[in-house]
Amino acid sequence: MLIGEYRHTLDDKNRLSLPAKFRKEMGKKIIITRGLDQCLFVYPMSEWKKFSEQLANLSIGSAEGRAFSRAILGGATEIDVDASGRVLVGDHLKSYAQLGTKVVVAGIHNRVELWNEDLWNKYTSSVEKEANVLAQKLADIGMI
Amino acid sequence: MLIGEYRHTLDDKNRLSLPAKFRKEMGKKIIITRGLDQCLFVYPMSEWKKFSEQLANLSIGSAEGRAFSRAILGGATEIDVDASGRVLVGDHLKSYAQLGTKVVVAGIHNRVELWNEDLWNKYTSSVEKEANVLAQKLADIGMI
DNA sequence: GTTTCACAGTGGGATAAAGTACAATTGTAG
DNA sequence: CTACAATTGTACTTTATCCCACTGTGAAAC
Repeated sequence: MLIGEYRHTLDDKNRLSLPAKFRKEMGKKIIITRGLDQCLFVYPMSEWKKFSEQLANLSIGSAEGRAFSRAILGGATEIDVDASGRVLVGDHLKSYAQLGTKVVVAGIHNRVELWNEDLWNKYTSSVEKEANVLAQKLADIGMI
Repeated sequence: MLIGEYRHTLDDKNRLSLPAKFRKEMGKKIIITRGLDQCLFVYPMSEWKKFSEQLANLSIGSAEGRAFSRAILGGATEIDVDASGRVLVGDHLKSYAQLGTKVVVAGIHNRVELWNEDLWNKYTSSVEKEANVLAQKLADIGMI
């Protein structure tokens, strides 16, 4: 289970070091792709394989299916984690998530998310304001 | 699996170098044809055989199916990848996809797509706006 | 409380390969 | 036979990948 929030720097060669706590679980090969809410999703290969089989089965005939696979597969890149635990973020992904020098690296269950620091702050603070609403929803589904 | 997004130049002799990451999987003989949504599809021979058989089945019944497979099959060209990993794009295909000097090369599981850069940007940004649809699809395959 | 050791995180430099432009050779047409 | 066009091959430049070294922080032991 990937949990925790870190602030790491994206250097001028677009390298980002994964938090040490994540490295064992992520392994040596990872997939970075476009995520929701202008962040990037980082998956270990083991998780990615589950999804890619389903993506391969999407029909080329439907416009929706094409759009979906273009967004997910076109945006995805397979990356080798280097000897000091860093990953390379491609230019199109970097600009999609508006990543600057400081990047928020957050562990979410089976994936890691990469965020522009400001966007992360805005997102989390807006979620905090809605905490009571969220609590009610969680209660509704029996989680708390 | 072919994934990722690259920007390469189409030189004045209509040659385009395939991204190095795609070359092994594409092999030495490929098929370039008209694709859907004003892009070009590039298939390795093995995948083309499967795809063209599906098209052949379509064309038996309906007029629409025949029109569709004519558009795809009619534009198809078999191309040898040259010694330095380049492919030749015919004039009719180039004008169909409105390719200029800068071409977006995207890997979509079993095929590669070639896009006019502006059209690609418009297409992907319009997909991003449908975030709720995207989220539902991601949830369906268990990514989130 | 202080000192030392170790590892996480960051930066820079060297080497190799990828991408693009240039050049040469072959084929075809006038 | 000559000239032009097309296609293949070669070379150079730029970009990316890998490797090593440094710094700062945290922990542990004395």
